[in-house]
Amino acid sequence: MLVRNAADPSARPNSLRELGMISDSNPIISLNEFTYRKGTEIYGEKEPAEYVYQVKLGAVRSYKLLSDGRRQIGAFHLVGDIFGLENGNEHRFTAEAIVDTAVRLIRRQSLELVAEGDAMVARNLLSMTTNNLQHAEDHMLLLGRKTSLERVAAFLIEMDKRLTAAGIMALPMSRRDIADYLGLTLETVSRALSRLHELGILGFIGNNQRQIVLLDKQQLASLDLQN
Amino acid sequence: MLVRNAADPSARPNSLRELGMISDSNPIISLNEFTYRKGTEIYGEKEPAEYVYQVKLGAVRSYKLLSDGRRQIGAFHLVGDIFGLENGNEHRFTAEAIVDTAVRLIRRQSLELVAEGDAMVARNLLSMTTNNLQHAEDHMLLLGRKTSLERVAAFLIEMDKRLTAAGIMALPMSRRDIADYLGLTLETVSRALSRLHELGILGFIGNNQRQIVLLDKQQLASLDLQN
DNA sequence: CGGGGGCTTGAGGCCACTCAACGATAGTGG
DNA sequence: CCACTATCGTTGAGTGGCCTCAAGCCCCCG
Repeated sequence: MLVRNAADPSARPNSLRELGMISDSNPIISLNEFTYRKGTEIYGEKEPAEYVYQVKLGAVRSYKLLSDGRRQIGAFHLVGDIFGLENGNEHRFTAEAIVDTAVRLIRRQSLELVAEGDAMVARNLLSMTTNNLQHAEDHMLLLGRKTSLERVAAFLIEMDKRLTAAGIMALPMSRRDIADYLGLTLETVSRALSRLHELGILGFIGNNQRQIVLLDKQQLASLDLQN
Repeated sequence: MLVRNAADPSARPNSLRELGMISDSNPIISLNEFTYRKGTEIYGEKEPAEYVYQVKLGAVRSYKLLSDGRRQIGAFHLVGDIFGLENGNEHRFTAEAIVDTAVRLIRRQSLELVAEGDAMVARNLLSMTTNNLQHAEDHMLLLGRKTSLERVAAFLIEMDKRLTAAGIMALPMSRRDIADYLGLTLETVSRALSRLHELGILGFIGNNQRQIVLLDKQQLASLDLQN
């Protein structure tokens, strides 16, 4: 279930501009904005990849499922992130809005067309793909070899970099989402967070458990081993 | 410890040609061949990435280490594979020869130079990076959510596609390598293989345990769940 | 023939999973 | 406005799958 919003032509997407996907010589590619309600699917695995997306507001999870329902979340996409960029013709993940989410859409076709003639755009596509690859490579190490406490510590450090404002980290995702990202169960994630709380490494704010303050980042970092 | 071989100019690398990295208009980029003895390092993590490599003979493992020695192998590179292609300036894995291995080297710098002016080369670089990304994404699902038997089954299916000749799969890597690829211990890998042997799904040939015949690929595939 | 590496197999232990109960919160409808 | 319900998170108890530790075999290689 999705809600249409009129695109505001005066609000040009700055990061897309920075990426060279929009310039004055290539004034408009095809730019729309959509809103997805919490929990709704943005695209499904193996669907044709018609659009590339940028999160304007909210948060998105990308995941794969096994036939019996086991789920592995490959990445969380937060405000500013671009996702759904495939180079094959179909999506390799299912993407869902974690909370009510607004995204910008770019037609994949037009993007490829521009990249063909513009080396800078092409280089940026490669650079984004490389960043995704690097994240996946680091995550393989986490999933294959780290303990539950190390995984949760690594998760907190990653999220701290990406969404901490004024010292408070407001997680949009549930314990189950975190668990499926880290290859754990939600109970194990909860226990690890409680343990970090007991150790004085983090604190909870308010009455939902999703607002976290990191009290001792150094100690937290020491729990997540270097690679 | 590495051994130099004279490059044979008459033996042009076909797959590099196919990738558009060598063409008659770009006759020679900078092509050398090196040989690495079993167990030697080709490059280390965080070393500057001066070359890109193609396996001509042998096999290579790419891995990351945690500070306490835990190892995660991200990929095996077999004959024909290209590896060491980073878009940053440094390698993100350590690469080692699993057996005596011959590789071709391409200077990264010259590759980037060519890509700048040749859209097809640029597209091929992107396509290779995308393939690596797809492999890593699938491997995250395996590492995060599959059982030991499913992992080993998936490994056998992958290797069967890549190196089976005349029905026989001759694995170059040890049980420990397989374990570090699958996020398991070598004992667990061994037990899973024994189980598949008992089930009549695979057979061993000869007196080392690395030559395997897949007797029932359908049953094997049913053990590795679809994603 | 001795040494070492690789592989298998067994026994026991532990970490994460499963199952369950409970409290808190938010959303829903009477 | 308040029960009712569903969802989310925490915590406890017990289980189990994979890990750890160990022994032994085979093969290769000196």
